Amino acid sequence: MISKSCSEMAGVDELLALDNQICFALYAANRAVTARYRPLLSDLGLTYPQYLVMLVLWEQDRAGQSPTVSELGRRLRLDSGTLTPLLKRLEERMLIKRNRSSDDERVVRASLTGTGRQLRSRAVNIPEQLLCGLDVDPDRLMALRGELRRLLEALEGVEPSGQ
Amino acid sequence: MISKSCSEMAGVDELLALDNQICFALYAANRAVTARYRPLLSDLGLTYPQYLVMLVLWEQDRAGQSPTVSELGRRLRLDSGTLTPLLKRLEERMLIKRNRSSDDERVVRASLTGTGRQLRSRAVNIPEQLLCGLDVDPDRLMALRGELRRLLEALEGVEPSGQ
DNA sequence: AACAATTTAATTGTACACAATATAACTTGG
DNA sequence: CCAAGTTATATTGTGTACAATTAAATTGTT
Repeated sequence: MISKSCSEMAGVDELLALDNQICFALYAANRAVTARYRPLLSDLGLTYPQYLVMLVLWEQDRAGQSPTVSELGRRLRLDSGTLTPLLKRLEERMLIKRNRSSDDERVVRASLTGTGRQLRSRAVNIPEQLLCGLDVDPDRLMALRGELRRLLEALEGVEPSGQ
Repeated sequence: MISKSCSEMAGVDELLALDNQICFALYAANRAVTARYRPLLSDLGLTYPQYLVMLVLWEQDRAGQSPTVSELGRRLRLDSGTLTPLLKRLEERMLIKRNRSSDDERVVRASLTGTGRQLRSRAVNIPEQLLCGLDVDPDRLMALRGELRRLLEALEGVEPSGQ
């Protein structure tokens, strides 16, 4: 139980302002990080969500796997309304192929092309480029990651049908 | 100081995966928070970005001010391409008025209508509703906010954090 | 086998984000 | 005072996000 201090924290004015600060911090930081990625990714012709999809595909590819649309969706918390057009754009750029499974005709798997596989070598230095130009303590960043994970877990844990 | 461990952290494989985890955590947590707001805000007929705009307007209104589009943009880190249509939708819903300043005809100020001002009373319990249904320690949330602010500051350069 | 229920993607429609461009209004150097 | 430059907002176009719906394929039940 939470019990403590959900209504005794602060005045209503501060709560609204405070709330602004907490959740807005997440909103603003996310967009600032994405903005920092943008020039690096545009060299590869990728958007940030496309990059996230490619990260999953590169990972899966090493295990000899090509994920389905719904597997990608579970991993990235995105639905087909977002993924289908995104994957079609990656396919247009010849980075992936989309194949309907002969096993189950409903299922579409995304697999890397040679070009898509090769693109990984141009992406490997992106994390380094991003972090090194930035005055942040890596340890604090790890701690932040942990807190974000915990928050995400708390947010997703409450829903019965989630995950 | 950065100096340490920008290239000695981990193998390239882990860096790509690690990077996924850090920045993806931000991306996923942000969307999860927004999703948690959605049902509460839809009672007010607001989207999350519209809610953020209203927070600023409610704050400014108490100081007898109505911000310009660019002031809103600086506060929320959004440009006119996002704000102009958003503000027009708020205007259509009669929550705000958009007035061109007679002082400088380029400037558009957003001011609350009576309806928009009254909506605040229905919004005040949203932060509480959001936090109370969630198994998170408020202190850790404050710490997280601090870390996010720090990150945002680092990403934006040496900009004074508004506030 | 028949058929309702479920699952998987795709589609449609609305609303951000943001780059690039346009336009009108102000400012300033000559 | 006027041309040139700057500023503030608006517009256009692309690409997410996500709710709601659709459609096709599969599964479960009888």
